[in-house]
Amino acid sequence: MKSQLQKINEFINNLGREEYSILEKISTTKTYKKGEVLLHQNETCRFTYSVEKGILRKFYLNDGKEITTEFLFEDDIAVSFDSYVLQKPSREFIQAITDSTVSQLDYHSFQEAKSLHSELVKLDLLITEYYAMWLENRLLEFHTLNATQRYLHLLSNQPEIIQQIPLSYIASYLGISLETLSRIRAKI
Amino acid sequence: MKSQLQKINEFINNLGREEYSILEKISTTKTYKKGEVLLHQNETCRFTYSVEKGILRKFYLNDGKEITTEFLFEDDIAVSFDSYVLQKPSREFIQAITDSTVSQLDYHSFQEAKSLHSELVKLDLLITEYYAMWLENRLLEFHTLNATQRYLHLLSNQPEIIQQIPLSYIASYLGISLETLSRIRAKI
DNA sequence: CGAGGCCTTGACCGCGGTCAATGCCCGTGG
DNA sequence: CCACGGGCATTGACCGCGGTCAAGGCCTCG
Repeated sequence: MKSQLQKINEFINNLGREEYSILEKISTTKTYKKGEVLLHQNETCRFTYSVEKGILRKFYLNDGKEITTEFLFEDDIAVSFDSYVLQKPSREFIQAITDSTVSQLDYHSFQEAKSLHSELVKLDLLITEYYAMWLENRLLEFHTLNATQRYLHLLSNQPEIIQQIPLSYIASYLGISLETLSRIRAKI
Repeated sequence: MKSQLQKINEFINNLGREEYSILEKISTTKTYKKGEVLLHQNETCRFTYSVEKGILRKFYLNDGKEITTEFLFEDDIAVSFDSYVLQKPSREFIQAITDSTVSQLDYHSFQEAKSLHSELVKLDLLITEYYAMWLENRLLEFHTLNATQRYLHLLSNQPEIIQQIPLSYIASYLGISLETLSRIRAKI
């Protein structure tokens, strides 16, 4: 997983000037206030959102309850994946948890850039591979760890999440109720 | 999801003869007997296995118990994803559930082919995107459906699984015990 | 006919969910 | 400056889904 991040960073550093400047040209930087929604459910995800500052989350609604699927920090990329890839309405919301600065890359511009510069396809592949591995690990955790273990695992791997984010979001991210999370924390 | 499969098929049909013949050259067809293991845990996954005939499954061990993560039918591709991408030892096994014929594609040959033919990178991307969406959906199902609903969902989406595969494999694929699956089936 | 693999059924239990009350912190306005 | 209200977290009582353990049924194949 981490070695994949290295690959991605190296790849970006070794990109030709031309490709690099194209990416810059088709990206726009925007700021969002805490609580603001970048992408609504049923909207088609036109952008990938690269976090420059702040924290985002992705979530969807199930029986009216918000289920958080991912937290995004600096240098992470937020995107409603299937909506973006298939250019169809999104199940997920993307929301700013804190005031945030984001560099957004337009789908169609990026598609065009990829068709002209095959290096960008490789970059896209590396990033998609990373996301797939992240998903595989998340599935594995749900199948092999109980609620307490998942919390401890999060605590040791991403302590920044626990400190900066409301427990209700964290609970749904861990697949448990807010009350259960509270009890787990009380025991430790 | 299905539209992504269409994209992939179209893309393969529109591949140049050259790319096509390269893929053929670096693939080898093999047959495996029921129960035979194509990839062991801790072995590095050197191949992608494209199923031409038969059924494969992927699984890993947790406390000595087998957890099945995926069933692969004709035209599906079996690969221990993170092991293949990072070329590191695999957590998962890949095993033939029935006598099977498989076309296997070597990692290093494919990497080389991709570096010479950027069309193949695009193909790799499309397939990886499909896998990521499949994983996203699987995660969603675990979070939104209970055991009975997951079984019914499987029954309506992939009835072939229920008919041809031992219930013990299906139970672990659904994330439940064999006994619970049996009780669910009794109620219907 | 007997053995072993696979599935079913029963009894019991614990993890984590739900509902509801209470606590705590903080911003706002009187 | 205090009082109040709202948002967020904690705690308690209760319950049900699905797990575990163990026994029993049912094929298939030697």
